[in-house]
Amino acid sequence: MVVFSPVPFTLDAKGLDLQSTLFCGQSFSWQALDDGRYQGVAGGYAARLTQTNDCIEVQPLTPQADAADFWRRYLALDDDYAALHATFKEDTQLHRCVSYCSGIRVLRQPFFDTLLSFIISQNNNLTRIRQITDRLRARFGEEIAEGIHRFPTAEKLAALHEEDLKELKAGFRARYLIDAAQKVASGSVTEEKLQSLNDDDARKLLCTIVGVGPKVADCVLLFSLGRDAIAPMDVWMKRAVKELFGGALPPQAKGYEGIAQQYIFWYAKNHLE
DNA sequence: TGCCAGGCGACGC
DNA sequence: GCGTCGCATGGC
Repeated sequence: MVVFSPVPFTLDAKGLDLQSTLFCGQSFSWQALDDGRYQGVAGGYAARLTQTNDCIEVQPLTPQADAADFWRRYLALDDDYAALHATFKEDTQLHRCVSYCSGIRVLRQPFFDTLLSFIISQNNNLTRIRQITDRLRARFGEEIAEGIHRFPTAEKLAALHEEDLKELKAGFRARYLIDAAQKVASGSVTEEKLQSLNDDDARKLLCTIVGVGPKVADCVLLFSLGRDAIAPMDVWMKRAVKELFGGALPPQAKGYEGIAQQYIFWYAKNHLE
């Protein structure tokens, strides 16, 4: 492993709540350090992030030429959330959800990280999803910085067998992870193909993976492929749409249902029984 | 100590 | 097409 001397830099991040954004159930790749910083991975890159007021200090832990561009995009800092919030807040209930935690941003996460994470998420809880993804990275992912492992590549995972994943304690999801890796490694499901397809066709292609249904597919579309109009419907969202919105998202969410979804999900999870 | 978890596949109808 | 059930595991 190459020892890397990081050059920290600062990003303008007005309105962002880093802690909430990293821990509201859309990513499982970050941990809080004792000193208040957050350490995590995205694809082949690792970093430590700190928030002070309207700025994020990024300390890269891996070499990266375009680090500022990468992390700005990852944190969705170029997206106009002020305008989005103004529209969302025209609906009373959506206003309530956004106001609960308005500093949340929908992260732009790497494709394969996201696919593996949300396969693991099914019929699971946030704490345990984190534990299993931690073990997956630690056991099978390359160490890219001191004590920090990225997610395994599709090729690496595709060469393994279900029994090899026993120690992850992922249960019935182990064979799903292998099948996803095999389909990605063989080229039958790739990020490039998905990017070229419309939402419906991309969802269908993702659902060819064993263990990927509509909900996991939609998480991949939203969290890694930038499909902001896709709102994954998990148990919390179904409950919220029914109890708060009378059965359907309001027109103010149109085109950005996925972004609205993240506020609604987090509000529902913390307020509805 | 059971109940349930950011679902999905298999099966029956 | 739609409702139901089992699934590995363990957090709460």
